[in-house]
Amino acid sequence: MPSRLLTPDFFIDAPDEVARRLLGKLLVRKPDSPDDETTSGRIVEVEAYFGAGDPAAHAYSGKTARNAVLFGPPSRTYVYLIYGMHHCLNISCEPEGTAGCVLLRALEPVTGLATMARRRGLPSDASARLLTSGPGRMCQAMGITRLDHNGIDVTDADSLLTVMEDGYGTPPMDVTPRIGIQKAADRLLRFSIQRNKFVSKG
DNA sequence: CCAAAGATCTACT
DNA sequence: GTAGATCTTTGGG
Repeated sequence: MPSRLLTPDFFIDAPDEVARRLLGKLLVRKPDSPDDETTSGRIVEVEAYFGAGDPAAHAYSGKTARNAVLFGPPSRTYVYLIYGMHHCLNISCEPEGTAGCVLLRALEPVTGLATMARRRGLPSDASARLLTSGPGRMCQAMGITRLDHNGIDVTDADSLLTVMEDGYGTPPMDVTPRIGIQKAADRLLRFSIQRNKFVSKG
């Protein structure tokens, strides 16, 4: 089965629904420098964040300069800097005007592992798990930054960053609490592919 | 204006 | 297991 782009419809839904559907899809990052390969990986771990009613979400207290993209149309990247040094990648969902997103937490690397290792500052023979297991690691391996990659439409074929369907199907998943948050820490909004070794924890 | 927290990762004990 | 790095964003005075 050939790879094909997801459509915007895929993201016009509640974050938990979109999160489940994103597991097994392919995140593809085109090269933008001569010595870069295309880097891509299968999405193996995600978390859902709502807007209203979800105290853990960046959109909880309304629209700000940082989270503005979450209130715009679906299928857009929301990239932010955390702890002064790591980036996190989300994709907006819900219709325009309603905030909601899915945080991508881990990938199973598929192509461009040498480029990923170089971006991560690791030797080319480093364990593949160190490349993309965790939201900060994943962004560094894929070369994603807030300054350059916030607000990208991942359903546009011309985008630097896209999400593809490639026939992997819907894998069996684990549903657990979200990681690294203080508020609403009991809600089961983290989804990961069962027994996949690239999941960041658990 | 200033203070504090933060959807993390790495190194070290 | 615990600490430190490092800086943007946000909320309070």
